[in-house]
Amino acid sequence: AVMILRSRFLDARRKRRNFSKQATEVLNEYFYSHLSNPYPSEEAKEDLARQCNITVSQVSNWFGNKRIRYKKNIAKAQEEANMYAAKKAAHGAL
Amino acid sequence: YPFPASYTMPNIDNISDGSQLEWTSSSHSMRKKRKPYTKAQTLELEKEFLYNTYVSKQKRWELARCLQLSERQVKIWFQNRRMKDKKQKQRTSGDGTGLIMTPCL
DNA sequence: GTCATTTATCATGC
DNA sequence: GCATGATAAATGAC
Repeated sequence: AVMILRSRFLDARRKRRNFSKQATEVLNEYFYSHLSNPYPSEEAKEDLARQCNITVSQVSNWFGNKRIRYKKNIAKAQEEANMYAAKKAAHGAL
Repeated sequence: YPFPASYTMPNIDNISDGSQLEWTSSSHSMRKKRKPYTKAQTLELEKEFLYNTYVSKQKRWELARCLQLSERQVKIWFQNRRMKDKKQKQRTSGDGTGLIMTPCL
């Protein structure tokens, strides 16, 4: 019980703040200019952290979220494209 | 069928234009879906973690049976919990506020 | 064993 | 109501 209360205060999700527009711009610039391999080294993460005035862990979190959500978006778009392609093919077959 | 329903099959990306990037493909063929543990399960694991951050094989077997978890899940829970503990200690050491935030309530 | 990840989920911002 | 940042299970490299 005490542990639960303690975890509520230690949980940083309770005090989440969006990054500044400039910070997001810096991170996106790096991500899309390294789209073939968007995995910054530890040194690159430290540089980005200084530029954005955030911690290295926050940089890692941002890239983790960015990669999975980018991947999920293109997968969803492709799924949608395939669905309409199949629908069109079905109409053509009739 | 060969796999239980708790496993999720990654979508086969059948893209034709060749613009697909390698890292967007799923690294492993099949992954167990993440399932949050119950309050009771977490509470017992945290209680044991207070005694020792490393769990013996005997204790691991007992916890697994009592909490309806596999021994592998218990092992991995302690690994992740130790990483969380390390990260919290790094955070409290350099906050500069002088406030004592050690988890010793 | 650690540790950087992937993925789903959580909690919040707006 | 989703977008976004942080955390919780789960995997794999080493």
